[in-house]
Amino acid sequence: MTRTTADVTFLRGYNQALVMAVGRTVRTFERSTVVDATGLTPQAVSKVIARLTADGLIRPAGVRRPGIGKPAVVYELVPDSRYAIGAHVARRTLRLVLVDLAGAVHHSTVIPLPADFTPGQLLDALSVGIEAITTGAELRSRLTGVGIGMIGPLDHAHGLVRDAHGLRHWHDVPLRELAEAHLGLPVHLDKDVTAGITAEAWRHGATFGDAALIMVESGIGGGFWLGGAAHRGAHTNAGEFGHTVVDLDGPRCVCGRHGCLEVVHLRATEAGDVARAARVLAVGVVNLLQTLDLAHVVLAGADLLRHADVYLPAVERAVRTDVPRADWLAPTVTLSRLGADVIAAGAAMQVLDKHYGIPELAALQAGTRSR
Amino acid sequence: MTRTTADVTFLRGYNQALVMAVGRTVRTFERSTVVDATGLTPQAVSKVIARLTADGLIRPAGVRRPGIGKPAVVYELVPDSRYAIGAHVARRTLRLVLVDLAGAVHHSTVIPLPADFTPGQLLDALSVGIEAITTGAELRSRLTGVGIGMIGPLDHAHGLVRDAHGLRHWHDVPLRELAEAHLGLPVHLDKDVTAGITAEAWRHGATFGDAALIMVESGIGGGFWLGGAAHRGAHTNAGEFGHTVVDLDGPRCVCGRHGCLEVVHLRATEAGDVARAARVLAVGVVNLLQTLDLAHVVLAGADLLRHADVYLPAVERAVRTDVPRADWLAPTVTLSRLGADVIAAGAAMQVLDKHYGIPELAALQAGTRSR
DNA sequence: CCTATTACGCAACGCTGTTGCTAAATTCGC
DNA sequence: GCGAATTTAGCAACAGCGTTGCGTAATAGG
Repeated sequence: MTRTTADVTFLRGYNQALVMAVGRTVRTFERSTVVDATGLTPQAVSKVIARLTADGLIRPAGVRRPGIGKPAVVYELVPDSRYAIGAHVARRTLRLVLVDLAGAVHHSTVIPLPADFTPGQLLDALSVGIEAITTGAELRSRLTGVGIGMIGPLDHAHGLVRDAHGLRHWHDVPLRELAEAHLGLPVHLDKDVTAGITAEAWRHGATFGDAALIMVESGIGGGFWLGGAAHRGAHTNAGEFGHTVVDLDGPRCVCGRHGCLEVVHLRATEAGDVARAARVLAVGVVNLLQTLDLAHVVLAGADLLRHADVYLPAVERAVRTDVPRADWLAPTVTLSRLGADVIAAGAAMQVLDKHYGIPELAALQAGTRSR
Repeated sequence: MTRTTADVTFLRGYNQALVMAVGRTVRTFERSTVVDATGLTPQAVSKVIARLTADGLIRPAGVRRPGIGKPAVVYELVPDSRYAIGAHVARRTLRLVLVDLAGAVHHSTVIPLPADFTPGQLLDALSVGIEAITTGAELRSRLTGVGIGMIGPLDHAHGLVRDAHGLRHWHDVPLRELAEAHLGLPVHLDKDVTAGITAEAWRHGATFGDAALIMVESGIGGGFWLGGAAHRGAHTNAGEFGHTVVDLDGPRCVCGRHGCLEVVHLRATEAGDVARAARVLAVGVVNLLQTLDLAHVVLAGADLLRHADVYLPAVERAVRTDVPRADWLAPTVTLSRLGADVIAAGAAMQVLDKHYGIPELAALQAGTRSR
């Protein structure tokens, strides 16, 4: 992990991002709203608002008459001022979404991928799909970039796919570079679950607390938002939550260990016992809470959402009964509102986040030297 | 979680802290060292060094002749320019240490505490012990404050002890305020394991990656350093790592669940099977790695260090054999070099870290509004 | 003794957010 | 109607940050 130097341009970006975060959390806001939320002086907020307005990111949207005194100008985010494309690369499909600055999903398409597809095949599918989405509307100039969320192991800092599980042609593929060259757009590569949790965080703004996205879909993964940023770990490999042992004498897992959450959960699912599968997952979630003390747990993934009526109450119950002092420790438990689009949408929001989100001074990955 | 506003004074503190981090990582350094490490311009580093020298935090320590050209001034940290006191409050003992700015432990004393001690009794023991440590040397003026590390649950943001496990007189005790009034010094209250990992991070400087401190001592806890800062979770309750289920059908734990790491480990210990206990702990460590992808794992705690020759190799082996792609994912595994002083020393370093460490823009706890 | 080289800092600058204060736009009381 | 009170908004000057440009000090080598 390396650390960046801080100069005045950082201040600019940081405080600007704070205002943007307010803008996408509430529908409309005014100067005093931002003052209260950020602690900046009114004058400073005026300056920031002027800059953002000039860039077209926010715009006046009427006035509010406070009863007495000069009316306050009400502002709103301009959702269609910037867009990003998100891609969710799965084993057989490529899902593409178009997301605006407010985090709304505009298009969502699923493109089938050939079995054991190659990097070249993926790149072609990407460019064709993006072409289809962006055609018509001349939003090319407002496209911030393309986010790709996919299974690991991969190296986020270098944009490298190390060994995509179950895909033979994906060993040390510099996907970010390849895609940037092929698409002519900035590309952000990240693990699927990390992209997913970013989707949740982006829509909640700067005050979103520590959270996890639990994803059940051909395996179990977890994406983490800790301390105001996505947690990727030392090698972009955080989130292999399905491969934590919950049953020492359990069945052997594909990873080599015995009794991993994933394999125990799978056995229950195969036996048709959804209730037990949900309870097993809930044990894993409580394990996470004990370890990390999260404020929010978001459930997602096709296999989970299919039985959301079983999983959600099971996790909610465990969180209230199995955590000591649950009265003040229990997190909110919700289903992802983006449904099957979470990963793709989150990948898109990572691109937006990089430009308009709250900047970090710590570069988490070793080897990323900035300046 | 709330976020602080950023102004130019933040820049000052941040870049200053970067230089201080260099200073405590290496024995001596010069301007070019800092330039390389931080990316600041030489001129900016000159300014920072001038300020730090004026404050007495660093001092010139000779010159280096580069063969040709003007000799470079070599600087070093002034370890005895600042001190902090660290307190480790356990069930029957109070351990006090004096730590200097470089992270070296100068005094270490253990004071017995009465069974089921009250807040008043702890405060008295604290003031007597601190008096004893600081007497003689007139370092009162260089004392930055007192750090207290103790078992939870507690509320770091408000300095509140919620319910110290196994202590009857500790429900919602505002220990930080009480101690500040009683001692006349700034007090920092935190969970024991969080203090412990801070000790490791402080000594490693600004480039210390994601890490965990595994503590085995009347229970199993974990302290986390993630993304360049201590991870406390939403309610300062992160680290209850011992209460993660590793054996679904295991024995009932005091926390109410079955097969917690802690109870499974305890059974092995009680049976005298240290090797098995170590293997069980190793399973938990690998679970952590899968979840968080850590760069460093530090082992500590009296019960572990007593059998370090068994635990260390067991964890090292698991980390190399049970993690897929361990060739690049495996973390460093070490024993805490501070031994029994980790918690107390870490608590002291948290105080130093607050003043001279790298500042954060995110206040992790809800309810801490700055400005 | 001169030159090349390296280290260092003064001075001016551009940029941030802050402070002080004035101006604009409204409601309310008379 | 009209001035007073109130609230919002921004211009102007300022302090402080890192940066840039450039001059100066200190050394080794020819």
